[in-house]
Amino acid sequence: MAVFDRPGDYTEQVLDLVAQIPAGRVMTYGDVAWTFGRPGARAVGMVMRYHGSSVPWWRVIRAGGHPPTCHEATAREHYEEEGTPLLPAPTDAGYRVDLTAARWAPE
DNA sequence: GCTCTGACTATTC
DNA sequence: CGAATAGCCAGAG
Repeated sequence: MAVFDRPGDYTEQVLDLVAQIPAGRVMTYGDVAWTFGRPGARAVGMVMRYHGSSVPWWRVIRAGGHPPTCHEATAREHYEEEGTPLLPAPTDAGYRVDLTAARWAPE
């Protein structure tokens, strides 16, 4: 129902779900993909890359709480701005998302 | 319709 | 804990 481009139904579903993620919450690519009954985590990432400009892509992270590759710095600004629970980690970004508290799922 | 690529995940070393 | 490998799905050329 989104007015986005429609290269496929899968993309539409991903964009729609990501757009529903409330501020301060995050979901893993696997969770988002699995919501559609498809473990296409990579496909979800592709959707972000293609239409990420139209959705809060920073609310979609990798498993383990790691932010998107090559975008951890940008995502971090959004997390602090929205109050997303973060955890210090010895990663390149120097931080990690607290999935234990920030993990969100659709009703 | 086939092949390459990619903002992923899980397993193994 | 970190790096490397294999498996996965969907989109673009």
